[in-house]
Amino acid sequence: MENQTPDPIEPTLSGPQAAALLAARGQAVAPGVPGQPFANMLCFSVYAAQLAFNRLYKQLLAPHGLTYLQYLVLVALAQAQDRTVGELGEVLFLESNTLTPLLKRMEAAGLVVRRRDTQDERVVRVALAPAGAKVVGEVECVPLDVLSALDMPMGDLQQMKVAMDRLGAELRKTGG
Amino acid sequence: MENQTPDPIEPTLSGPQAAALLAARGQAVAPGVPGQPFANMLCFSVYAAQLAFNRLYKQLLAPHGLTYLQYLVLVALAQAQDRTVGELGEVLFLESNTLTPLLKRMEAAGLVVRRRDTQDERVVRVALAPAGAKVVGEVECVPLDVLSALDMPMGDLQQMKVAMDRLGAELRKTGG
DNA sequence: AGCGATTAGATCGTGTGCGATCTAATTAGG
DNA sequence: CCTAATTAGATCGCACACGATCTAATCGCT
Repeated sequence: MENQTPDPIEPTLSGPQAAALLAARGQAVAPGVPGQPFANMLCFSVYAAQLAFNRLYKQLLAPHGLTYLQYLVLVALAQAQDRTVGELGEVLFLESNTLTPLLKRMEAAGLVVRRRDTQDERVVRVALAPAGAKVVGEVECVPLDVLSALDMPMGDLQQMKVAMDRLGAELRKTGG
Repeated sequence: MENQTPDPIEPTLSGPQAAALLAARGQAVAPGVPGQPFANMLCFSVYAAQLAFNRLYKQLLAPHGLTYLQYLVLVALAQAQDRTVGELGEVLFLESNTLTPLLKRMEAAGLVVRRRDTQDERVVRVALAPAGAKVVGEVECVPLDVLSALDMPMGDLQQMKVAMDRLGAELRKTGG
């Protein structure tokens, strides 16, 4: 495959030689089995679980024209008259550099409404549009359905949520 | 802020009206406090924890010129002579559409070496380059340091890793 | 009132993720 | 052998994330 020439890849260095360099340090990087390089790395397990969640939700939300993040925004808006971009950011742990393009796409799709606050023209208030309210109702049961489909006790899953919330809070403290 | 006119934002619909639409369904979307719309959503807690991990690692890895994903690739390569793109994908739960550009950037940065397998020209073998072996040694202790900095018992964190691995496996089963 | 500092969003560039599609290399079946 | 199917990567377009920077609106201080 590859186009034309099979992608040159200049032989800068032989592979075994590189591995030897590491071995020369006298200490393996991780004690895991060759097939599982991320033993003792909770960060990786969270990363992998998030990937898996995202893929599953993508399947379930795509028929409704939503991405996972767009779904989260709709859920966050479903409980309030409206939220400012900053408030959405607090709830979703995101900044305006992520939210502004996202909200513009959602507005273009008719899911939300953006409007400048009349008291403070710096503030943008975001609210559900009718299509957004409709679709958030359609996908309301998705999270519970997903968890129900897993072969794991619901009590364990609840405990895991508490633990993840705690972990996230601790990590945010540390990041300072 | 904003350029010229304060971003028109055509008033397609009033916000309260949208919220009313949802309330009319007779059932709140989630029973949580207004400030915490994601009660009972483990997916969100995992998402938020992953964001927090990623931000913290970004801080710690940036001085070494690594992103989090690049770091994972280096760790995966540190245990083997080399790995094919497909093998890396199995370990990292990623496909070639993500790995190929990533590996090309890492090769350009001198972190890894890519080479066509001589037996099967379809296969690309990836190995640590000297700079990659050097930097993976420098950041070897980062994961443990991060966890140590948290105000949580190490035993709890180990249990969480087991639980996350299980959750990821279950989600991947469900996704079909 | 006037002006520097602060604040809320927006913009830009880079790096993931991923669905869809493409190509070249290998394999399978007649 | 020769072609169809399979396989391993690569490419493309779009949607997050985020550091860095910008602008407009508001606030604070004199």
